Amino acid sequence: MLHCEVAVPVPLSHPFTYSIPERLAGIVVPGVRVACEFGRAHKLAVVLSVSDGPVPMAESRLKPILSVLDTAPSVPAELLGFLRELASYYLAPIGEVLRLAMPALERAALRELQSQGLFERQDKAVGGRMMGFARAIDTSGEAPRLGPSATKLLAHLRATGEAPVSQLKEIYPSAPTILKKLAELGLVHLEQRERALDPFFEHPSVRDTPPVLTDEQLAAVDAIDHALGDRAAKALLLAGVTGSGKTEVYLRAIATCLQQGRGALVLVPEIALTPQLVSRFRARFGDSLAVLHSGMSERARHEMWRMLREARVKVAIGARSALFAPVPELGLVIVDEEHDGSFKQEEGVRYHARDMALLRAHRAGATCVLGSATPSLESEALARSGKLQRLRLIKRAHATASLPKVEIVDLRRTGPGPSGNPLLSLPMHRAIEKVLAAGQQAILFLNRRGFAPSVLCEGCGTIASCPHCSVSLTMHRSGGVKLRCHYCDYETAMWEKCAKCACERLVLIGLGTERLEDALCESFPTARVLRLDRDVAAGARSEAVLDRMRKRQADILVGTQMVTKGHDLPDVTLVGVILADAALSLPDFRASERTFQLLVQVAGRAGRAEHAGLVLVQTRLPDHPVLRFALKHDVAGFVDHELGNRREANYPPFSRLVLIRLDSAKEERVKEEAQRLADVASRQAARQGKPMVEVLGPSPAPLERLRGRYRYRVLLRASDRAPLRAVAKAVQLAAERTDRAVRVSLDVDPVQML
DNA sequence: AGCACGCCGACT
DNA sequence: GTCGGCGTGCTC
Repeated sequence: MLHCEVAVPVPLSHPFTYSIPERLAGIVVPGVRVACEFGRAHKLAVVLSVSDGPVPMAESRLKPILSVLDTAPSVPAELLGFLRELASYYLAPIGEVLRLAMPALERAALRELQSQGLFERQDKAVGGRMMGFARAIDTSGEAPRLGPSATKLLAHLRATGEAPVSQLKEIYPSAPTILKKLAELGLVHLEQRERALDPFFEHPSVRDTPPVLTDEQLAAVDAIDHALGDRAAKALLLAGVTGSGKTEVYLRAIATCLQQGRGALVLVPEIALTPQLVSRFRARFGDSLAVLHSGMSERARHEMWRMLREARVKVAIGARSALFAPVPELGLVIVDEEHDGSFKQEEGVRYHARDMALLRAHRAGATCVLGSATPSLESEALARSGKLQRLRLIKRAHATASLPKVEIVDLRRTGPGPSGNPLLSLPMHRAIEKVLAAGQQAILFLNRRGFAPSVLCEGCGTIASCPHCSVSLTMHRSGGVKLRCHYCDYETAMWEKCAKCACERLVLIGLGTERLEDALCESFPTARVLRLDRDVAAGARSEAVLDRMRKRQADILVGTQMVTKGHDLPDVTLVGVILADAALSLPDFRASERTFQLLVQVAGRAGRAEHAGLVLVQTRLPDHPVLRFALKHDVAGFVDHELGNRREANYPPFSRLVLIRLDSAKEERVKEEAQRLADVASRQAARQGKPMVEVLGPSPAPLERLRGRYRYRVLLRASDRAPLRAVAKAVQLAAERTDRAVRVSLDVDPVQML
């Protein structure tokens, strides 16, 4: 009997078998989308395989495929094979993985189905949103007299050629009215067009001239070109200091790949996918670039997907999920800032886009380039074992730019500056003064949002804490004085007096970005201070803040992680790290690695153009190895040191981990269940013969309560993947038989241990 | 995940 | 007396 296996987008790990009616024989092939009845619901599914052999179950129980949506496979063979391997690697349901990989596909296909009359319910047809464009009309004739703003607007249009009305409105608030008048006068042509589906398309791109490469860049480009020429799967690690011009190397490599008629995929950290970066790619590759952005509408993403499928576009750039872009004839995969934590998906299918980029490239016979100034220890280990070819860029691309000088301020010995705030030490204060006097800019990094991280009652020692999570509440001042939980959305009024003992002796403990901003404004009243953190930067507003900094409308930028990532701010000559050891004490074996990367990256923000930079690092642990290595920009030294630690403690990359996370509103149930799964794991581990798989735990998670749920975990560790997998699978099977009050999830190669 | 079936509280 | 709560079981 002719039948097929399909992946249904539900969190059930196995594929389902359907029979193929005769009329659909030959049309149902792997990769096409099909409609089928699943339970009582109509579902779209993707065909995984077709066969004519015996059915692995009673034939009478099979339901038929109802219809086929594609004439050619919607998921190309290369991608389908990759997705199946990914699902198997992460022990994830194939249907879920396919759903991840096919943005907007479900809804778009649903519409198709509906138009075919398969469903009675009719979706409201939504047309594309329209947007107005204005273009100046060349008039040689007499110029009518115009008002000042109309004159300016017209001049602007004549200079730029064409612009969206909405964009003009930002510069000239009354643009719509003025434009209407100009159109009546025949000076401007107005047009309603369907909105560009990629928001980045709205800004017309200007082609650039590729800069002259440095010797190092040239060597790197050569090596990648060579790998591309061989058309054999090869992976390279581009280890280039901040500002060494990695992006230019990527651009050249992509150009080579395109010349070969193959497509390229570029993955960048979430936060790095800015209009600046995109316009750099756009300037080189024009409209043959698909941008995949989480902020895009489903429609837009579907459109990008279609353009790639039809090979009208051969380069895709995007954050984590762009890993699944159906790039035609994949020849090159680039992962920029490969050490970045945002490549790891932390919910649902917990895949690591960097690891999977290596896999996808390998399967496709493509070249994979991982780039970073501070490679992950995983990649370093691969490079040292020869699995990644290392390419080095040790000089900054800008001829005059050198790496900034890094100095440590020992907070135990150095008192506060004139502000009296212990976290604004005298050297820090002086350095800021100097920068301001020289008319340059400073970035101050502090990894804590809000005004103060906790509120303490001096009377009874109570700390204001979240009723749903085991963390203290952060006091916020901007946007109203409030107490907020940074993990759930809980918010409450600031205590007037202690909620427990009613005493009024409340003190604020610690310092967040808001308070730092405050202290700076007080100490440097003439300085223009900007703050950049999650509270300020809802949506695209972070770009606006950075833009003001770029345009020299501010002198000091205060912020969290967000200020550390690849922005080019040429006039920044001072980077201050307010408290470097804050993250070092976290109960996570990657704490050192992350802190080191953070310090080197933030230091890289200083002195990127012609001015020399200074980095001041305040700490209470001045002798910590992480700081000593960061001080010297000694990446290799740090890697040696930290690999030693990892080997000793038997942590990755010297072992492999699977983290079993459990959570429930019922504390007792989650404890019992964690113990039961740990027992299952231990038994299975023993069955493996040798004690090759360690079972650690169960133990409460470092953040024991989160959003009202109690969290426990069991860690599996082994040096080989196969036995670890076997134990993890046994746990997964056992977890299926649990009651729904306890949620269990498996995290293969966990990154975030908290 | 959905969606149904199935047994116990506060409402027309 | 019902409407509806979410516990639990299934989906080729």
